[in-house]
Amino acid sequence: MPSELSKAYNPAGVEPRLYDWWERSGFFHAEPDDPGDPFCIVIPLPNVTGSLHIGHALDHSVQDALIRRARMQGRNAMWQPGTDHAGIATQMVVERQIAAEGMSRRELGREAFVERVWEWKQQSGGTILRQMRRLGASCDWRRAQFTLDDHYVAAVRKVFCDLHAEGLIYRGNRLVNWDPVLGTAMSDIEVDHVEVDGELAHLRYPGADHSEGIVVATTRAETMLGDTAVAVHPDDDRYRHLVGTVLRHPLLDRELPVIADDGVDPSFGTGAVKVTPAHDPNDYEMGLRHALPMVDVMNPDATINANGGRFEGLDRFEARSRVKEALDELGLLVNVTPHRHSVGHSSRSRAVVEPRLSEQWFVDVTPLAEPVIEAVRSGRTGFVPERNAKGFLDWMENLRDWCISRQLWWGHRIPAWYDEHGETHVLREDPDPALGWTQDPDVLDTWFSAWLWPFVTLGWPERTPSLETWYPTTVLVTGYDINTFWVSRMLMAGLHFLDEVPFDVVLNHGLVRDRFGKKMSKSFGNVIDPLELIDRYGADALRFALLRAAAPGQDVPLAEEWVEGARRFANKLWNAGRLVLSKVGETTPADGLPAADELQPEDRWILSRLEAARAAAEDAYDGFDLARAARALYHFVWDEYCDWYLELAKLRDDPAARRVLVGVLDEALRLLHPIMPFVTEEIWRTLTHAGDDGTIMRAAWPAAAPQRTDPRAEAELEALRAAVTELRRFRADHGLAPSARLEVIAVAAVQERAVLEAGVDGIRRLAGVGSWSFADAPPDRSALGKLVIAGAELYVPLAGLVDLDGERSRLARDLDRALAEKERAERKLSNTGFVAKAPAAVVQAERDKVAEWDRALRKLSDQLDGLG
RNA sequence: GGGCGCUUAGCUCAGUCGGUGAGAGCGCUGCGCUUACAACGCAGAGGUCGGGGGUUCGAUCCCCUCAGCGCCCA
Repeated sequence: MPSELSKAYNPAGVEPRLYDWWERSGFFHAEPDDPGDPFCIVIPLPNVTGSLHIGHALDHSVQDALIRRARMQGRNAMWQPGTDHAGIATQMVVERQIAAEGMSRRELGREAFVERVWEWKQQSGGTILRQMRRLGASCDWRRAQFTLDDHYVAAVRKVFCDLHAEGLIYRGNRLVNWDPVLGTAMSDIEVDHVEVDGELAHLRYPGADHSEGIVVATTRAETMLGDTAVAVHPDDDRYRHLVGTVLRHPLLDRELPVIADDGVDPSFGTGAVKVTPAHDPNDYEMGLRHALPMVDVMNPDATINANGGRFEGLDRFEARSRVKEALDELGLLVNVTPHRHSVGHSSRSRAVVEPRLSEQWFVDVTPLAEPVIEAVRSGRTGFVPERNAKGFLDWMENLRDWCISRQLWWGHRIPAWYDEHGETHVLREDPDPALGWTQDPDVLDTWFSAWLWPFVTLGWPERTPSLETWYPTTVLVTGYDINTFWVSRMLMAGLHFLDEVPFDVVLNHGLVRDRFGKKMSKSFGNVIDPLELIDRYGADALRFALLRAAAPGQDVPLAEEWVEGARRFANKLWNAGRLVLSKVGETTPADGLPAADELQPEDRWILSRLEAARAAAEDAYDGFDLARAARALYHFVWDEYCDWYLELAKLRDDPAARRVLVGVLDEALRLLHPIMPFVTEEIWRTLTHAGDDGTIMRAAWPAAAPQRTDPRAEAELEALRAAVTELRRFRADHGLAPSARLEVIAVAAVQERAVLEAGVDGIRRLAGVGSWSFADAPPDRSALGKLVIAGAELYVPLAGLVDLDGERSRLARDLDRALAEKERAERKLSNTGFVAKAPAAVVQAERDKVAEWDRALRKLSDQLDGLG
């Protein structure tokens, strides 16, 4: 520990040293039987492939602030870290590696491939966990977990088997979202809908009797190869007579019945729609309702299969053109119009997703969702901000079954085996290989393991002490964007398997945006790298810049200047620490505050302000509003403690002042520590002469001290500050040199006089006053400046300070100029041609000028009067 | 199309459970290296609190409406 603090705060020289020491000392670690009420946060598990981006920095800063405060409050606080095996993302990383070696995953074979992924994970996985340390994250690293750890695999298997046994997991041939590039199914929420300029093709399907038939509209003409009906709305008079008749497929040997269905929108296109049950979600439902055949026309790679006749083998987009050409040749392509619509894209490969029939495993989520809806409605789990609960509930009430199988190799293998009779066996333990059963080749959706995170990390299905202690966890911190992805599913799993919500509160923060409020994205090139910011400004500065704007639910704009501002704050705090240390000698916070009768008015004032800041911060922290806490403390430290109290304390050298200086700083550091852990620790350890194991991390959280609230001291200091500010303004207005000493004659009421008298030393120092006296009436002198504050008037003789004649002529010159400018503008405005014909903005500018010069005139003549 | 949110100083945002002169940071102007801090200090300029209407003694804050922007869902 350096005994003397350097002139400027140097985060790079402080942060790694403190972090290593904290971690080595076990300050981050918690045991179930540690004292205190349990407080637990599980981290929104980052991908094992991930690296720290600015969104993580925000998310982790919020969690760290909450966990650090809880720890200081004496709670048994545990922050659970770990990583997600991230099926697709991780598999893609390693596939790219292998491709670079000129090999493919299939050439390598499944077992060798998975082996490669594990090798990759050991070497380069979890970078983000190392990077989090740079930010100061006080995770309980000894508990770090990975979603493919042995016990996690066992838990996932148990969950799958249990849900299967309950009938909530089933296998079926259903329409799913298919990523043709990755060759796997995905869930609804992994599909991003993007508006694109497409086209609407109008196709004529002739009647089987060679009548003119019906025209339908489609954006995906190639899917007509899988059409098995044409549908119209039952009340649509245009088509009523055709319902029940049969059309002829224009390109294939197939008949298409005309059916009536409420689901058809009569106002879209021609009001008649082609029905492709195997390739469209709405058509699929319709197909079920009307028992239509489901003709799959696509291969897994989105080329047309044998059901597409002569189009077999063509890519879907190629097939789209060729189908239109073929129809055109037959005179059945009525027209093609531009059409803007929304198209589903894979959030992983960005490929256009195809709805496709395939054999997959599903979770029937409706029974799981009901308890979640109840828990959120009743407030067992609350959302911050509260309004986010509504959207969440709307979404929960309209769930579709969850497709959980993925055609990947990396992940939790589905624990289902098929025997020689085609029977399915779902098992927690692998069956005897001698039986010769084959295991389902697919793995589970990554979320199928992630949804168990809040309790498997604590040891479930064992009833471990950790689980008993920390479940339900206290607060889950995430961006609102993953409430549906992940929060909903954790609630389902927690309530289903433990009959208890996984967390009491969901705290949603916003997204980090750039200085213009735009989303950060690589394509915009406006992405900010948090590690770079930490290098340049320090972790405390980054955290403060983020948290200062992170009101619950609000997006966080971030620009480098904001971080720079936060660094300046860290430096300010640092230098306040230096000043205090230079003044207090051996006094430490342990000496306590002086007795009430030893306190000066400014002591009582700063303690009163401290209590106000503490209460504001406390309230804000309690409401998870770290932005409000950060701002309240910033204001207190800079605008009150540094600007006024430290300046006043410079005049003093009494024991009471020393004890107030260290006492207030100590408390402010503790209040700020959750937000700015490093700089507060460094100053605090020096200030308190902390030994090897003395850390602010375990220092007590400041308690309420209502007795410090002192309205009288606040009023007294307010008067003093007003006097100083007025005198400073007076100096600035008159261009007085800083070295010029003012003479002040004060005329004040009895009470105000006493207050000013008590503070006169401070006023003299802060306002550059040479001599100060009181009088019963305004002095009978010329060349007086007069300042008015509440309950008092201050008179400042100007003679000797400024050259009165020179000042008079300067003012007169300025006055003439102002008058001339004003008249010039007025002349312009009195010209009716100008007012009528000039652009409005120009006319307005002239009007503004008149007002502006008018103001200047008044001010100048006041000053002239003051000179006598 | 449905839902939610936003619109306050040049920029990014606070704020007001409705109440005398609406705040911060950055930026801007002027003056200062006053031994904690020029990563600073002091002073200053800058706002019809999106438009319109209503409730009220009083609205930036509540209600209605219009406009614009953003997000989620379909």
